[in-house]
Amino acid sequence: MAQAQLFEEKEMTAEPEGRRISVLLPLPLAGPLDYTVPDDLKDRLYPGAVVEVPLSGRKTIGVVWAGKAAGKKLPLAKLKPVERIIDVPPFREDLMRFVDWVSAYTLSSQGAVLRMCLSVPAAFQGVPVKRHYVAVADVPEGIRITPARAAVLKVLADGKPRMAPEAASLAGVSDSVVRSLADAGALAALDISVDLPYPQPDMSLEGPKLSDEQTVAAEAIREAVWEGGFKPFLLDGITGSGKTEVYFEGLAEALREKGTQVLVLVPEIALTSQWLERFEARFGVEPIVWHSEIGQAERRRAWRAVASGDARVVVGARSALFLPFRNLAFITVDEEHDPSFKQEEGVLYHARDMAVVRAMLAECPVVLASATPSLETQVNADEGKYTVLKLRERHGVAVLPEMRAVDMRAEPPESGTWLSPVLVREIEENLGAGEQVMLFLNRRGYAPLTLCRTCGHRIECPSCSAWLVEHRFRQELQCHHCGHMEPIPEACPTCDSKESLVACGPGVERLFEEVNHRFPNARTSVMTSDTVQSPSETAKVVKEIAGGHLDIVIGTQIVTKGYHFPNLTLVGVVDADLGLRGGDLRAGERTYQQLVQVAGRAGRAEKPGKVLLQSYEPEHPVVQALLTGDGDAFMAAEKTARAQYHMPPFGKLVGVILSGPDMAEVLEVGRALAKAAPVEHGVDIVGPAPAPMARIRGQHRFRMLLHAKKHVKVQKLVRDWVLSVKPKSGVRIKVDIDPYSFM
DNA sequence: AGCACGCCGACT
DNA sequence: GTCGGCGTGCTC
Repeated sequence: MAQAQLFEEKEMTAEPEGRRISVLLPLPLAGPLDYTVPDDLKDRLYPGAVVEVPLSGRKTIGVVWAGKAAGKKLPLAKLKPVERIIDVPPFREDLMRFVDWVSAYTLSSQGAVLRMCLSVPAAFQGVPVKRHYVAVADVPEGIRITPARAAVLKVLADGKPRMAPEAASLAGVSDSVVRSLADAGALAALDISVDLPYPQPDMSLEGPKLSDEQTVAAEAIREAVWEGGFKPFLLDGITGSGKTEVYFEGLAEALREKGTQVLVLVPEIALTSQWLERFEARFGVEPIVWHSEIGQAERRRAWRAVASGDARVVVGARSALFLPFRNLAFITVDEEHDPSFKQEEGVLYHARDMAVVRAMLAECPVVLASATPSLETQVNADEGKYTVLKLRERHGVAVLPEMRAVDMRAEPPESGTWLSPVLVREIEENLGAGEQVMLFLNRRGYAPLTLCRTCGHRIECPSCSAWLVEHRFRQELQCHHCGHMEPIPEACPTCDSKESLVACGPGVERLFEEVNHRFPNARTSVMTSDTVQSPSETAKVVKEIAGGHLDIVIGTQIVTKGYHFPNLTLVGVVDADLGLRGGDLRAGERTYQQLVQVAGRAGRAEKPGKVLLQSYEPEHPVVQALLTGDGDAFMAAEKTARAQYHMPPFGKLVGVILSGPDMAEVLEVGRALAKAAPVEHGVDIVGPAPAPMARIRGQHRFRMLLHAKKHVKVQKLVRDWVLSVKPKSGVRIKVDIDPYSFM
C-alpha cells in the first residue's frame, strides 16, 4: 500500500515525453542518478525495485529511489535506460527511509549507506548450485564394480542426492570414486540450488520457568509486541539475572504471528556458542547468523531469505541492521552499552542508536538489554522515552560476588611481576579448593613497550605513532594499529647495544609466564583474539573451561562476554586502572561497565564468587562503585558532570578528523577549517590539534572537535562548514557525529 | 567504488 | 621510440 503511494507521487512528477526515475547506487555519490524506463519494464519499476543499470561502461546494482531528484536535472536525452530488474523482493519503504535517515544523521552519502544494505554481490547473480549425485536405476553394462564403487552405490541406493565428499565419506572411499562412477554413467548428477530454505523455529516449545520479576518484564515486552508499533525498552538486569530468557519471550511473541521477523543485535564477538545453544533449546533451530565473517554462499542465502521473509530470526553484529527485512516485528540490542556497536570506519554510526531508529521506522518494539546500561540510554529512560524493566536478582541460587580492592601502593608485587601477594594467596586457596580462576588484563601480547636500557630508544611502528607490542608466543613485534610486524631485534636498532633491550609492562602472555612460574601444576590457558581466532576455537576453549579441564584462564576483554562457568569462583583484575588512563569522555563509564562484566563471571552457580581489583588508586570513583556495588550512584555522578558541561547526551559533540600523507597540507586544511568555523551561540570549535594517534598507516592526523548545546542542529551546521572550505587532494576530512573514540 | 584519461621512468 | 606507474575526476 505504502509503496503504491510512493509510486504515484513519482508518476505525478514524471515528464510527459518519457519516464525518468532516480536510482540510488551503492557508491559515495552526491545522490541518486537518473535513468530512463524502457517500455518492457515500465510496469514494474516502482521505488524499492532492485535494478541493474549502466554506469560509465560497466553495470551496477542499484535501487529505484523515491523522492525528488536532488540538484539539476540532466536532459532526458542524456540518460541511459535501466538494464533489468533483479529477481529479489523490492526494498520496503521503511528500509529506504532508514537509509535516508542514517545518511542525513551521519553526514554520509545515501549511496555509502545503501552499500551496507547491498553488501552481498552474490545475492544478485544467478542461483549458485552445488553438484549432487544419486544412484541410477540401471548401472550401464561394462562398468567394473570394484569394492569401493559398490560401497558408493550402496550409500546412494536410498535415492537421496548427496555431494561427492559426503557420499564418499559415508562409503569410506575417496571422492574420486564417486566422480568416476558419475562419469561412467552409473550415477546421475543433479545441480541443486544452494538457496535452501531455513528450518523454521518451533513455536510449540515452552520457555524456562521465569522468576517473578522476569515474568513482569517478559509480560511488558510481550504486550508491546502483541500491540505492535514503536516502543523502546531498557531491560536493565544485573549479570546472571536472566535477561536473555526475558527477551526470548519477546522474540517468541513476535514470531507467533505469521510471516514476522525478529532481529537480535549483539556485539562483534559476543555470539557465543553458549548463547546459540540457549537459543536452540528455546526455539528448536539455529538462528540465522549474520556477521562479517560469513562466507559468500551463506551470505547470499541469508540475505535473500531475509528479503523474502523466509528468515524469521536473525542474530547479528551491527551490519545486520541494514538487512532488507520484509516484516520486522521486534529488535533486541543485547549488551547495548558495548563500545563495539560504534562503527569506526566508513559510515560512522552507532548501531544501538540506529536500531532504535530502525524500530521507529518499522513501527515495532525494541529492547536495549544490559547489566550496565550506557549513560545515554539511562538518560533516555530517565526522561521517560524508554520504558524501564529491571531485574535485580541473580537467577537461581547464585549471589553477587564479593568485591575487594588490592591497594597496589600498600601491597605491591615483587619487581618484574604483576600479581600482588594478596592475589597470589587467593589464587592458591582457590586452586586448593579445586575451583577455577580468571585473570583479566586487557592487553594483548607480552609487553606493550620494548626499551633500550643503554640509549633509551623505544621501538616504534614505522608508519604509526605507536610502540610495537612484543608477542613472545609468535616471536615478533607487532603494531596494534596497522598490523605491521617485524622480528624482535637482538641489538638496539639505534645504539646497537647487545642484550640491552627490555620488555616494559605486562601483557597477557607475560602474565601467563608469571602464572606458570608461580603455579606450575595449574592448567593455565590464555584467551585473546590471538589465541582464539574463530568461533569454533572459542567454543573449544569455553568447553574446556566449563568442563573443568583448565584451572586458570588469562584473558583480554574477549573473556568478558556472557560466558557461564559454574566452577569459576575467583576473578582477578590485574590492572583496574588501565582503562582510566587517557581519560576520554567515557573512560570511567566504560571501565565500570567492563569490570562489572568481568566480575560477573565469578560465582555464577552454587559457590559464591570473589573478585579482586588490583589498583594504584582504589579511591577512584570507578573502583569505589565496584566495591560498594552502587553503580547507580556512580552513574548519577557521571550524569551530573556531563550535564554540567553539556557533554553528551546533554549536549552534542562532532569530531572532524583530517588525514593525509603530508603533515603540512593536512594542517593547512585544518587551519582553513578553523578560520571558516561557524560563529554561533552555543557552539564551540577547538583544533586543529594533532590527534592522540598522530600518525596511522603513514597518514598524519589532526583532530577538530565541535561542541554544541543540545538544541543546535549540528548536521546542517557541520555540513555547511566543511563544504565551505575547498577540498584539497591528499587531505581527507572525516566527520564523526557523536564520537566515541577520541584517538 | 571502478575505470578512464593523463603526464613521467625501464623496456622491446 | 613504446608500456605502464597510479594521481585526479566522473559516473545519469
